[in-house]
Amino acid sequence: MAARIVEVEAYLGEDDPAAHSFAGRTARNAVLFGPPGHAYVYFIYGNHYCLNVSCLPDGEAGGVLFRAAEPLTGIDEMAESRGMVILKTDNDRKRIRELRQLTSGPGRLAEAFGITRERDNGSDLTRARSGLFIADDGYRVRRILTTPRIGITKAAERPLRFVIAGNEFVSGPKARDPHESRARK
DNA sequence: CCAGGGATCCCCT
DNA sequence: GGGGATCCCTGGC
Repeated sequence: MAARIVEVEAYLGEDDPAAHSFAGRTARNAVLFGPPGHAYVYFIYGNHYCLNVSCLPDGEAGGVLFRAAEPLTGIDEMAESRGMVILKTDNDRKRIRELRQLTSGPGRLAEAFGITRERDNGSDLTRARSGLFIADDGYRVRRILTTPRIGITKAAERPLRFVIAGNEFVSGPKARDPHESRARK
């Protein structure tokens, strides 16, 4: 299964009050302080896992949270992991609404891919044999929007969330490009 | 369509 | 002992 990353947030390590690494290295956040390109998976609100990738050189904390993705292949498998059944429909609107439920939001995205801390924390996302990895399929983004990060209380105003402009799979009810939603009748 | 609240548990203070 | 980088369902308009 594969999905295109359409929404991420940056967390700036020990300079960022919203980052898990702000208070220094602990057992939980150790991966963030390690070499770049590795999965940092944490458990949140008693229910959900979220996936990050470490981004700075060994010894320096910092990471990127994957908040939403666009399903590309293995959609039935994602649906099963999410406890959903994808209905057959010719209605594009309905189909997109269903696919959004699979991977739009960090907890949903992790669940669709079966990501857990136990299984995936620390794995190398730059190598295909890891089972979970990041790849370039040649897709090129036209425009990226920058906004404040979602769901945090500290440093909430910093513009560190990045989304593909106009992409239908960005998280949140009013996340779509206003121009596009207005074009619907 | 939007706002509000409950679920639920790991980790650090 | 309490907060948290979320999700889902309900109820109101």
